[in-house]
Amino acid sequence: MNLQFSIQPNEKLALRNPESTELGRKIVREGLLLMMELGYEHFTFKKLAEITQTTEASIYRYFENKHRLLLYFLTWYWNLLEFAVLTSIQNIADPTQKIGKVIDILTSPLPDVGEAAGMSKSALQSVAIAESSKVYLVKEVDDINRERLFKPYKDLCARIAALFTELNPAYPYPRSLASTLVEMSQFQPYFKEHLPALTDFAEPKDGKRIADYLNHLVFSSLK
Amino acid sequence: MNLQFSIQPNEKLALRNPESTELGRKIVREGLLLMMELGYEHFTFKKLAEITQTTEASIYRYFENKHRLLLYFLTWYWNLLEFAVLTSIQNIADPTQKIGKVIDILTSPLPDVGEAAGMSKSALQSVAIAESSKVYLVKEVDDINRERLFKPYKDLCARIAALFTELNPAYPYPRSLASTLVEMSQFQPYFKEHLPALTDFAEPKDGKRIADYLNHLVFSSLK
DNA sequence: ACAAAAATGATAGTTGTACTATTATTTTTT
DNA sequence: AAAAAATAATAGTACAACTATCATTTTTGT
Repeated sequence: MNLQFSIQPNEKLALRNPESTELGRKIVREGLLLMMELGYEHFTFKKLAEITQTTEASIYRYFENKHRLLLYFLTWYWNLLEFAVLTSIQNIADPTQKIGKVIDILTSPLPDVGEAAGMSKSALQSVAIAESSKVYLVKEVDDINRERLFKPYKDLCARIAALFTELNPAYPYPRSLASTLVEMSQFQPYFKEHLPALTDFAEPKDGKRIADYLNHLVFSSLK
Repeated sequence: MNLQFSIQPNEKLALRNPESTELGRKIVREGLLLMMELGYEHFTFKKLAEITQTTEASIYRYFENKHRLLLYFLTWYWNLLEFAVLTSIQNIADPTQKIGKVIDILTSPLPDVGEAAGMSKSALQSVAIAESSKVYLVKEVDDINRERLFKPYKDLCARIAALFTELNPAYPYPRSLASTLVEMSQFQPYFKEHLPALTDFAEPKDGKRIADYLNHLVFSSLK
């Protein structure tokens, strides 16, 4: 029953596998919290070195730069999400139910299964919501893509797209709908918190939930 | 018939109105092209100063920093979009047709109506696609929002949301659907170009178009 | 248990970004 | 033509994003 979930890290992600040493684990554990606290732009390796009682140079031995560190966090996040999706639907036969479950997972705190190299699951989710776009909205996107570093994100979307096709094989846009779903499961909570005019989820609980919106969106399309 | 469309610039956007001087216009005109070429991260005021044959200090007299300059570009973009939406639907009565027209506008090159302080419309669109998220996915989002600097984006979404409500007054998520539509009209072309696995719009023309996807998405929901 | 190898710490230095300040010169306004 | 405003030229600061060197500590293989 203990489903072992080990990501085979693309070795281009990190210069040295941070999971293999105490310092490496400290860097990613504390680095994640610091990036959540400061935001990607204000986060620096120097500040992280102070917190982890190490030096900038030591951090650079693990990660080429902070963009790679962000990518490392997101790789974990995407892998954990895909894992959560897979395990949660494994005993469900009905595709409608499976998709509902996926939306549930996308809009809930990450389930506490699997290890994440000591990193906080909720911090991973916060960083994913606020920073994930920055990992591919860069000039270097094609180079990074060539290194296969977006594979975990693509795999997650492909997995979800396959469920859409299972429910409705004639639906013509399963992959776009999957990327829309994943992106919006991050943007809508962000908008809800910071730019509520862009959503319908005003704080005084009016019963509307993001999950309901996404369910409506997806199932309307697949109908 | 010449609908004058002048944005009343929030004076917090720029320190000095760049439209009012030759140098100001040059800064935004060349700055836009340079930001498109280099991407937001690699764009600097120093490089822009070289190109415009001026000094860093002079540019800083117009814009506090490059984030404000990006916001300036996007403000124009959002205003131009809203203007295009308004003019294109003004003679249409049928809400279904209006929404179709809006999706058309969101997925086509910006129509060449209105002036944009000498800035290239296609460059505005490119920058909007690749960089717009970076304007609100920052720690300072709440401060910027308090200055009303996201109003043009909210107005655009509100306008679109109103059309959704017009078509189906019972639809519970008009604003989220509007922000989803606007965001996806930018993300899907970006994905199509850089991460095509996340879309269904493979280059060898298979007839599927982003506009068709968005139409299907929106009208399914509003059905 | 010991030598070799690897990782880390301490330190320093480079380049570039993101600004701010000062003063002289040019341009615009009245 | 004088006053005011904008710009150019120049300089300088703080900090980000690295790279390099070498001594020390820790780990690993035998």
